[in-house]
Amino acid sequence: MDNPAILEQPYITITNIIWSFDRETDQLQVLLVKRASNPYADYWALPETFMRAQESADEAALRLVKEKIGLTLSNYHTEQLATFTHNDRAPGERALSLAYMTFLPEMPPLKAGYGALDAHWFTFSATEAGQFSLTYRQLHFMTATSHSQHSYYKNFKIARGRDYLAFDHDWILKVACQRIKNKLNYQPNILLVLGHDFTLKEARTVYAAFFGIPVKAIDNSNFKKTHQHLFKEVGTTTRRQIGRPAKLYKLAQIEE
Amino acid sequence: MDNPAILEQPYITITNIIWSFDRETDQLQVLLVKRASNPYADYWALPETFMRAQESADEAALRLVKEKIGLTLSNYHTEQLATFTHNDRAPGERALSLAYMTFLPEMPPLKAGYGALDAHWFTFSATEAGQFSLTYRQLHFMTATSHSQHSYYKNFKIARGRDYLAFDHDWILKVACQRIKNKLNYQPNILLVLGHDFTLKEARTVYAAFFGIPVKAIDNSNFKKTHQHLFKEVGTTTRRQIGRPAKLYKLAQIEE
DNA sequence: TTTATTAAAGTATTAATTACTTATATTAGT
DNA sequence: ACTAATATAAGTAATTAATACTTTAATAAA
Repeated sequence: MDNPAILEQPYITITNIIWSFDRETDQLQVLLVKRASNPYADYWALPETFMRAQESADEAALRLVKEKIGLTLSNYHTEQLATFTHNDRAPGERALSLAYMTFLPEMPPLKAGYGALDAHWFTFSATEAGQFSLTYRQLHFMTATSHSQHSYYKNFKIARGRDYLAFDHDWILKVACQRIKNKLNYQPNILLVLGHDFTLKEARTVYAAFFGIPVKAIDNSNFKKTHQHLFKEVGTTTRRQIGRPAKLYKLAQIEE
Repeated sequence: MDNPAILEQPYITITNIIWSFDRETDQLQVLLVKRASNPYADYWALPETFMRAQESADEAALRLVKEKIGLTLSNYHTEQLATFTHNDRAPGERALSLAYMTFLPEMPPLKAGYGALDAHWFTFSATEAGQFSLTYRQLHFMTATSHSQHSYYKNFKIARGRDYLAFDHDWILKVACQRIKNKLNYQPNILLVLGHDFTLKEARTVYAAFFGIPVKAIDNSNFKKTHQHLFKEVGTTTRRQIGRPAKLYKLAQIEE
């Protein structure tokens, strides 16, 4: 091709933001692992892996899911988020990160495995002002507060404490939250964390989580009117509960 | 990190879709080059380069612009599109493509250079049905017609004639057109091909090009009402022309 | 059977979009 | 200098969509 001056190829890392939904607490969850080795040993981070010769990046992202939760799940949706290439994003080495998002239809138990010291589901929450955070017991991580990529990496070189995620993962998470929020009105794939079908209230719960508002702040009747073109009715819930049974919907279109 | 089983790293290619606007014909332009070397020697393709050790992918994308048009332009906007990683996208080798888009504020003359046999601005056009194509003299290339990534690559292995672009560049272009079209209503960065400021009519010309409809099909008054929150008034045009002088606008927000 | 609960369905108001009309600022021709 | 032609800004009425709120319906438990 153009120019043979490839001095050295950077490492290609696949980073996957794995989402699920806890039906006990009605809260969104994100999978974080505690890194075993440098750089950022002992830091919490998004699950990562190196790409292998015979697999595509999409396949590598799926492999990450399998490594952390086992092979039990049969259907989940993975989509590309963006690629992060800033020179300083990994200390002392050059590493590209192809970031993906996976939406799991349930919240399976985790195993650290493959060199990670620990793995946990962190509870996702947001403020009305647009800040996002992940919490597990006393551990609490904020996504980046910078508005632009440029301003984020400008201050990135400084040493970061243990209250930060490894690498630029706080920025990657911010980009992910932003993307999901943007797509809520035309392609809310995040709803796949609710499984194959869902009630309008469950859908509103997910929406409310991203806006940092209570579910009841979103009117069910109006929500149906403005979003029903995205959903397809597939029956009525059979789950025994008090009150009128809710109708079930699924996403009308999963494709890009 | 997780696993040392990296057999071999794939090539990392930067692909850049460079857009401009021809004020003579009021048509959008895309830069294509004729490849000098294999794979796909003699095929027309999007400009590509390998990433170098000391530059970020963003910088490599900008370098591509400089190589093709020289160093004359001072301001242009580049943004990431997506990363293409399918196993079969390059014959006999493994190559990732980090795809970018650059919007040039004018339409400078081109030089092939850096191993390309030829380089030209191709006129972009679309149909109302959502098909896109690039034309230069008797050369005519369609973007992919597949609706999904999966269906595109399913039929990709078959030998492709010279009426196709190299690699999966027809698919990359399709994704680009789709992305630009989606962003017209909230972040129309494509308007940067019009330069720092533009009239509403010029903006409508660009919109109409992506919808495959004539400019006059978009009402100027209504367009202003629905889009003025994206624009900021910066004066009145000084270009001598018949009729009432148009007001000038610029994009209110360039940032992601 | 009654009450509490939950969600669906309906209604009236408000806001946004669309189609269309009028007014204004300029150039070119007489 | 006046008039016609042109191009765009600005305004208006009708339609459509979004929002706030109310009523109806289906279930579980007392």
